[in-house]
Amino acid sequence: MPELPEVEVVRRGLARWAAGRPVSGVEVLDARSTRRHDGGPAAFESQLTGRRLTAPERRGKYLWVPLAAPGGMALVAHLGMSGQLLISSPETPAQRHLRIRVLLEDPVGQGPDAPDAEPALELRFVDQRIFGGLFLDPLVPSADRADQLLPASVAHIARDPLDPYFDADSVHVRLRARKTGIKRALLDQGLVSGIGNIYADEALWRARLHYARPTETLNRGESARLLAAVRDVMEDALSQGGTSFDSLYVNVNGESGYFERSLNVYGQAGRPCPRCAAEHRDTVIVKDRFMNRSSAYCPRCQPVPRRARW
DNA sequence: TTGCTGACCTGCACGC
DNA sequence: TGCGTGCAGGTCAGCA
Repeated sequence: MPELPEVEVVRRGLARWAAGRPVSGVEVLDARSTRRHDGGPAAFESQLTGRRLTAPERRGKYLWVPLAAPGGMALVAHLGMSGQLLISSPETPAQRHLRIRVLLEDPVGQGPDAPDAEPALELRFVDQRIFGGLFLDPLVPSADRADQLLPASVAHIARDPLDPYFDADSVHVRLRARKTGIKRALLDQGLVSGIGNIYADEALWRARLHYARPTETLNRGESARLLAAVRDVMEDALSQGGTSFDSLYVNVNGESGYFERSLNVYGQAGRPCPRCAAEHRDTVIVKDRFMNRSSAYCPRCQPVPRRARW
């Protein structure tokens, strides 16, 4: 399922294939995929048609493509659990869960019959579970950097660990001020963004921390170790093209990533812990139910804290 | 203000 | 074979 590294892979693909192209047509095949757009699918289609896409940007798992002036608007995408943004030929048969198609013309706008014209492309939003969607949103200044614009609906999202302006000390202070468990805090996109269930489990395993560790007991070194583990997991995933778990994630060209082969705890319940099973053969990864989802950890190298916040 | 829970949503695996 | 149930989980509204 798409998390930050997967969204970044998609952003790079859009920068390569979609930036600079004008939108000549939009078709919303499932209104639920534009439910976050004011005015519904018809307004989405009419307001996007005729606009030109510029360089895509990302914060956490939100991706947006600012539209060329006028208007200060952006096409915002969230992939939810199963969303895909694909670039394909308009003639390619529709995918099973195709929800929105956006026709992109030649970037120079010289018409399809010009000898050096690039062929038209289609940006397709495919989403099995319809947790994601596309919408248009006005751009507003970022709360901490007025020269940086982002969609209004993304303004409450914190910077992610791959952001050059990510402030680990500030996150440590805010973590200490919370009264909750560490995994619950990691999944709060208002505290630190881009972390989903898979990478939360993987980062906690790398940092040797149990998911129910109270945030107010973390010292500065432990916070730093955890945030470094988050960044390492994301960078590893990014270098391998993302996590292609259950085939619900592909890049804009429809190719899967390979990070799933590197997962140490997520989806590994019942298997030996890759770190400590060499010395203790009876150590296997455990899966708990947590926050209406699963949480995997090694009971030996991530022991349950004395004072846990479940 | 902060923390927590349930709803949204579909496809697959599994048991009967 | 067909049906029902549980599970997967990111985000947000609503409640305590």
